[in-house]
Amino acid sequence: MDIKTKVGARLRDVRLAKKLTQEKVSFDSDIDKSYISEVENGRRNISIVNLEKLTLTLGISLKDFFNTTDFS
Amino acid sequence: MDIKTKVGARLRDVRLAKKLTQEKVSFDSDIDKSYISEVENGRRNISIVNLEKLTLTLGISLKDFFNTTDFS
DNA sequence: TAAAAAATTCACTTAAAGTCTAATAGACTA
DNA sequence: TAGTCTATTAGACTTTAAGTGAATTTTTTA
Repeated sequence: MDIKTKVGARLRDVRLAKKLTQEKVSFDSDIDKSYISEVENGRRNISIVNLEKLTLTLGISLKDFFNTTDFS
Repeated sequence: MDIKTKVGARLRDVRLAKKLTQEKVSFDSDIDKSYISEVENGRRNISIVNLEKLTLTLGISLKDFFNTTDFS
């Protein structure tokens, strides 16, 4: 699994765990919802600034975000 | 400190801990050395693909890379 | 203190990130 | 079976990251 796919899957997992919609995350993070969909599906190479925006919105630190075996 | 600065500082710390030059990392990762310099100095908004390339070259996982209080 | 090695800076092109609108589709609910 | 909610996709578009070259500056060391 490539890194874009892993990051996208992790973002979706965290979002669903918090019972948030893409639209809500889009609104709160000020990142386009169609873009969020593509990131979650592993089709976009997200920058660190936008990744931080999303993790902030999702209420998880980058440290915790990457703290899974997928990123070992 | 903004996220670009934190990531750059962390990359530099890891690189220096391994006693590598930017030129060596550039060669091994196939990323331009001037680009690496600018990333380390917080002037570039690096993407997840390039960040993974650099961490791979530096011999550290993304999990360990982000496992510092800076990213809490 | 000069030379060599390492890092920085800047200007530039091009490739892709990221936005916007709108249409589509699936899932659920009344 | 229409109506709402959610997610996906496409195309056209703007902005920005990626990537490079060359010159300059800083640091290290002979």
